[in-house]
Amino acid sequence: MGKGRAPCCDKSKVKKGPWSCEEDLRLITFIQKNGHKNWRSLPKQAGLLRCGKSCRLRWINYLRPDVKRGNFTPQEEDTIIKLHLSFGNKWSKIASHLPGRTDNEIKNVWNTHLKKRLIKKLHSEAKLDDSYANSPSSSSSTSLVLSHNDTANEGDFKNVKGNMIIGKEEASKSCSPTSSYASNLSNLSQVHEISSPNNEDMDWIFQFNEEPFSGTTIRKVHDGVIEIPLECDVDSWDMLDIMDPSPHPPLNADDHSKLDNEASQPVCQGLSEFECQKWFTYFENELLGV
DNA sequence: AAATGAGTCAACCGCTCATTA
DNA sequence: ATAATGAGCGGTTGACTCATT
Repeated sequence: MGKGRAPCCDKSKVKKGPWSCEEDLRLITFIQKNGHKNWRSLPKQAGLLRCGKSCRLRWINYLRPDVKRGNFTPQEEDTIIKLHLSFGNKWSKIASHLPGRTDNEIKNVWNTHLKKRLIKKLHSEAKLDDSYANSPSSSSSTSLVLSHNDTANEGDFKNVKGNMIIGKEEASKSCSPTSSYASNLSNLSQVHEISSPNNEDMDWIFQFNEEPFSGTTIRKVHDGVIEIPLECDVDSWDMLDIMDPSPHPPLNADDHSKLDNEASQPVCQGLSEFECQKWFTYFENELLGV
């Protein structure tokens, strides 16, 4: 046999497209009787004109007895959002935390419902931001959570007290606290928005991907308290200094001229509306895969 | 009532990874 | 050590449904 990947089956001899009831019945009957030790040989043994991969997919996503049908509950959706923060598009990993749900189903619900919902929330938050400038005491019902790796576990953090990150009061100048904070993160890998459980507190997690803090995750637990990993022996303040407010995404010449006209803002202060909008557009494009 | 567009989701495709010979 | 193989994964597609014009 030559090099290269051999096709899993003879494409000209297999049926494609939606499964018929008869095919389903054949597959179910065969697997109940014999199990599915070898998907490649299964179609032939079961008398199905299907590719082994197709059989596997049909069984896992639709026919197996423990698969849960019907709409996702709000709790399940919330779980998906939270797990997506940790795992990204690792649908099978997310599915392993949701009994009865398949990776394919979760991927679909994310792409068709949850992603759009998050973007809508962002839009509404952007609008809320405008009113923020006039009403510093108003509270946002949402929060941004910055992506982290899946090694961030309870107990891995120490608390650092201080008013060094965005507080609602500090951000009263223009954008929302969370948006302006995210704008400061030039080394941001992913950003997500989730509902805040109590509509009051804002939580976020941030993973550095620049030296010397590469891989380090910090998170905020409540106002004024930031958790930094115990194994992190660098100066906490140095770590926060790295979150320089370099514009995100890169700006063109025209953008720079606009920014030049704006007073430079210290880290953790609210950014200009223009800068927020710039970042927001970037984030939206990222989510939409533009 | 027909045409069109948007949303949904099952299924396919191509790739990677782990295992086996 | 290497190539072949099978399973599994994530991205994408396309058929279908429903709402809107």
